[in-house]
Amino acid sequence: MKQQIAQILTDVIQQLKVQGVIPEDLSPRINVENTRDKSHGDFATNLAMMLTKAAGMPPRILAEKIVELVSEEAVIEKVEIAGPGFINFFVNDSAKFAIVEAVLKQKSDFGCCNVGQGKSVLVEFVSANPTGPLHVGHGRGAAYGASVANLLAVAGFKVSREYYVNDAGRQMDILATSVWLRYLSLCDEEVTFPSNGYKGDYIYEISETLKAEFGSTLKRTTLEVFAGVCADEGQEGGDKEKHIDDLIVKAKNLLGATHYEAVFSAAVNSILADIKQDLAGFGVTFEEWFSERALMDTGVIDASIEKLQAADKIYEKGGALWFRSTDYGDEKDRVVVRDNGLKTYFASDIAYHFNKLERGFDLLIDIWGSDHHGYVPRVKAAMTAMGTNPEALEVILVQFAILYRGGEKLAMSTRSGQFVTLRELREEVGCDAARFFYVQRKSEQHMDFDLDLAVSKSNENPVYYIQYAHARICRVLAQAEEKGYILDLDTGLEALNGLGSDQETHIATELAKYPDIVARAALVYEPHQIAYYLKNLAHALHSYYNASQFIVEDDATRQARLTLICAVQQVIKNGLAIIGVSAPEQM
RNA sequence: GCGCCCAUAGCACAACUGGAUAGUGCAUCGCCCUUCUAAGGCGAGGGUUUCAGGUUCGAAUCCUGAUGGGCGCACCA
Repeated sequence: MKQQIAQILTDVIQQLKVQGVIPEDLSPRINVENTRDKSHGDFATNLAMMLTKAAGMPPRILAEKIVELVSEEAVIEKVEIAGPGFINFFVNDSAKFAIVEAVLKQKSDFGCCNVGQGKSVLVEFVSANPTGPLHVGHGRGAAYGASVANLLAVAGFKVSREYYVNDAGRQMDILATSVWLRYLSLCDEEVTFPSNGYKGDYIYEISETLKAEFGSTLKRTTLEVFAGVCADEGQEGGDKEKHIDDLIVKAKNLLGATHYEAVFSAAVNSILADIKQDLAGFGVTFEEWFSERALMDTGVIDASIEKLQAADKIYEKGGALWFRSTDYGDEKDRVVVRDNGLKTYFASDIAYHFNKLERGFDLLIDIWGSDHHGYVPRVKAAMTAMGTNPEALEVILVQFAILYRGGEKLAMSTRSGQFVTLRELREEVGCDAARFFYVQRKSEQHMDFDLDLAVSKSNENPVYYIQYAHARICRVLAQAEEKGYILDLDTGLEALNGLGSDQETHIATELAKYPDIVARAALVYEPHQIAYYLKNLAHALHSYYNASQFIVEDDATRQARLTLICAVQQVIKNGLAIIGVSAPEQM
């Protein structure tokens, strides 16, 4: 319908050009909006106001000219000029109900479109370091990323979801060492745990499985382990960073490559398995879990550094290799290889993005926590330097969820082991409520998350309002059937013209908006628009439910009404699917 | 100190990307269940869109500055 009006206006512009009212070379963007106020008709355009300068006449006069040129269409009941120069279109009721047939025909495909033009897109999200279970902060990225991926799929993109596993580097060594030290305690060694080690309970669990598998094979005495190790923080001459680094070296030396690798793998695999399971329970799945270690093993990192060298964007200073990211607007150059020969995390990341592009994706979407915002320019710089288009990378920053419990702000630290896990949240409020809560606000908005409130008032979550609308429809349809009223959709569609109450036309209008909302939300990566749309649609349904009886004697009326709510049921289901929320048949 | 993001009703958030009288849920108040689920509906109150300027037919939205908050400024990952 919107497109129809846009087409009409395109024709009008042509004619205005022929008449010499506006210059030939002008190609104004045609803007057709759903009106907020019903007295303004169904659709409105601001075309006259936008062209007022080019035409050199006041908007209302120009609007009159435009209206004269609008061709007669059966679906348009009348056209009005209002306010400063808006042109309002009134659509007749039977045309409005035409959408119902489209919904029922296309079913779960209703709302799909092709704004993605089949382009392949890789959505990378969560990608939390496997150093511990996911916490509530990661939940937002998970819920948001999964919804964006769904949204893009519906909008005609070919979507792959990926989790980048940072299973290499110092943090992982700290993790492995932490596990080993706990294991030593299990073997009755007296170990003073490093202040910089991972302290969470899950570390004990991993060390227990290690004990079960290896017995005391990996046991070394405390004396051996701590001999010559720099003192920890709090002691004289202590340095917590040096302390833990020394311990890592000790672990590697005392255990030998094979056994150290065994501890390391046990830790990573256990945590990764837990994360996978947790996300799956949250309805979030990935096509690919991309390992940083695999990246190193395949030599992609060296290859991409060479590529940068070939482009003359690498230089040496102080024994380290630097990338000239300032050439591309970054605030300073960045180290890719340290003076000790180790490659930085940034080097991996350059290679990773290079690899993503090599896999042939048209568009890369990275969803990061907002704390990584300083990182965007250097990654884009690297892509540019390697001769790829930085526009192919879209980085979406998700603001942190700030957690409160009883009005107190909670600190979240994986290291200290003090955090609320995603799993706890799911268990307390349920997946549906959690997914909806996360996805309700746009990504750049800060989010206050009061855990007590989320739990105690979970019934106030709008998700139930929407689910209830769906369940209500299911119950009505079931009861109609029980009473022996067989719903025949063809008859119902025929009879739709008999409808016309405020609630009924309102529902039809809302249904018609859905494809448009999906397309728009997809292009700007804003699943919250779906959530808001569904709230409105549910409201329209509840309102209708209270105003009219659906299961009535009159055959035509009953068939028409049930057909209409069938369409609502379908759209709620489709919309909830995008944001990863279930559509229950009863509540 | 420099940079990025944010600021809208008591609370949490929207506002079709510059449009008409700024909306939705919760909370508050008043009505509506002998009728398909009251986890619902109808109605009321609640706003100088943080503040001060600017841009234009028109600003919550764009520009400048101020204030308040989040985050980042490593040869860490």
